[in-house]
Amino acid sequence: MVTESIKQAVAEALTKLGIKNPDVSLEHPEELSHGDYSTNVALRYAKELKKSPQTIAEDIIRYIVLQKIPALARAEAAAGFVNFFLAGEFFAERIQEILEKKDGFGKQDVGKGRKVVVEFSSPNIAKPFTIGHLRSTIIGDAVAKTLSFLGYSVIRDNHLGDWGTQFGKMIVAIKKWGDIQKIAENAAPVRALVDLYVCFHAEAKTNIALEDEAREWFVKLEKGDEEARGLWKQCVAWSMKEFESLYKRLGVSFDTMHGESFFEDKMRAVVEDLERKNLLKESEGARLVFFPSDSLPPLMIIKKDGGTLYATRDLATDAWRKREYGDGVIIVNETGGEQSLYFKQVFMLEEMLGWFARGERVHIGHGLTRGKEGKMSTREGNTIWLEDVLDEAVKRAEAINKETAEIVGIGALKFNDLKREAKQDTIFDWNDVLNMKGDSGPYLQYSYARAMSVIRKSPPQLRRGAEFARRGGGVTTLERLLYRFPEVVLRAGKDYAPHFIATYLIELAGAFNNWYAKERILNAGEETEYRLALTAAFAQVMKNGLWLLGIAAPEKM
RNA sequence: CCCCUUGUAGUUCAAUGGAUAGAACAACGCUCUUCUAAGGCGUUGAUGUAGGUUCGAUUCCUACCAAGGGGACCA
Repeated sequence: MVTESIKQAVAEALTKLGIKNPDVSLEHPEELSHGDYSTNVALRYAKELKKSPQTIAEDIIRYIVLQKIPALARAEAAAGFVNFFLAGEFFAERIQEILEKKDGFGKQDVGKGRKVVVEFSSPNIAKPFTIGHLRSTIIGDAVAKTLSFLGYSVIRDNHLGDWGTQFGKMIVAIKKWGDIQKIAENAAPVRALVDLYVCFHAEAKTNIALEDEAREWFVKLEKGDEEARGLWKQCVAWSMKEFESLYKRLGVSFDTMHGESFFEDKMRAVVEDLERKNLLKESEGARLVFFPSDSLPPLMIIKKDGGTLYATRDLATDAWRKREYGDGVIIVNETGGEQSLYFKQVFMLEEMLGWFARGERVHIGHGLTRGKEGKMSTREGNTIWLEDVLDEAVKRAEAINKETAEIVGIGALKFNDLKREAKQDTIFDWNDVLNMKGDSGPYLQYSYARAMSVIRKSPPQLRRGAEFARRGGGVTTLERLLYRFPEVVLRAGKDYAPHFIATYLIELAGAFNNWYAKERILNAGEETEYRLALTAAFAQVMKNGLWLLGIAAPEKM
């Protein structure tokens, strides 16, 4: 690799100047006019060498020139940095590599032999699938895809919220005000259920007995009461039907869908394990785990009434995963950021239990999606339903082109959640969420479609795959960005941060569109083959990138 | 009261401790007889406050201010 040659040469130069074991790192300068790679060693070692950074940089360059590194066109000293400009052949080779590897360009094997469970989406049964769940679904899907691209063996898990006291409430509400027949005939049964749920909370404000009734019904459900079980199963079935149609539209799939109920009978063993290890302490009638030197607030495992909690279920879940997938499995939870303290507690406890090492438990906490007036709540009934959001997105896309509306609308929606860091809050604004121009999903899709159109219209004899010759000329921004795709994927995977891919693709598309506007790709004389190859390489990288983000890449739009 | 996260242009977002802080939207100019104008080019405009560490700070540390989220029987 050319980077290795440069690093080695710089290190040798520094050694000659009197630095023992110099530490040389290369980076891409933010500003492309500063070269393809640069190093700041001259600045870092200026004090030790008692010379100005500029002088050191010039010394380094003098040495490097003598080494005659083939892929290096030139090096220059500027503001104490040493900037390296790569030669045209380097870029031609990378273009060739992209065209040869095709869908595999960017694939790596850093995760080879490693299993990772990505838990995401995780909507609640009989509750709305909201724009908040959408965020988890989109980010989780992109993270899972990125990790699999990096060679990990990924298990995509949907941890459905299908258990808990809210089902007691649901059953009471159905029995008091609902009609199973009518709900079943309703085009949107889940909406009817949510109305009942809202109704329950409104009534419970004045009628305290309702809460007790709900608790009783949940106990019945836990004990396997036939009527309770039947109603619960019905709720699950209605919700699943709705979820499946949403996932189909979003193009998201799962390997496992073990809801919380699946782990009901697996909690006892975990609690016993905690007891055996003397980790449970009683306080005010409940049983909880206290952390060493109170580094974190205590975590409750068993309630005063003997009931279990979210934490109990999650521990049972992770214990099961460890048995099922083996030691060394990595578990990633994509949830709302408000759970970040809770996950810190769980991670610390799991480390205390010796279940997981550092870095084997990861929490991606996404920010809230807020309305303009504040948090959106199911209980109050001011929910934004995902189905409505999808329909609106498609409607807006239809205004421009009917045929691709579904793909474009959903692409816009997805990109909006992927373009920013996960932990950032987002304010829900239709114009922002469904943006079709500028830095948006459709912009990427459009750039891809345009490149594909150029290829489609080009004379077949010029489309001979990787057969082309680059005949000098200036190196374009497009070329200087294309080969970086694998580095971007690696970073996105390591940090569980798909927005690095999203922002890179925007930059890449911008470079292509700029180039496209200036050049005549099909009519440029002897360089046409290369330009076509470059276009094809762009299309390939864009396609791979869009795949990682879970955004469709239409060939025409 | 304690803890976490976030304060960047009018707005929404970027920026492994580096160079002149990048985009996009909005506004205002241009730009399709030539392969997709959902495009391209240009103009205006920003690091909450005060210190500290550093050759160099949006980034790290301290204090303050502001917003959001958490803090034992929801998840």
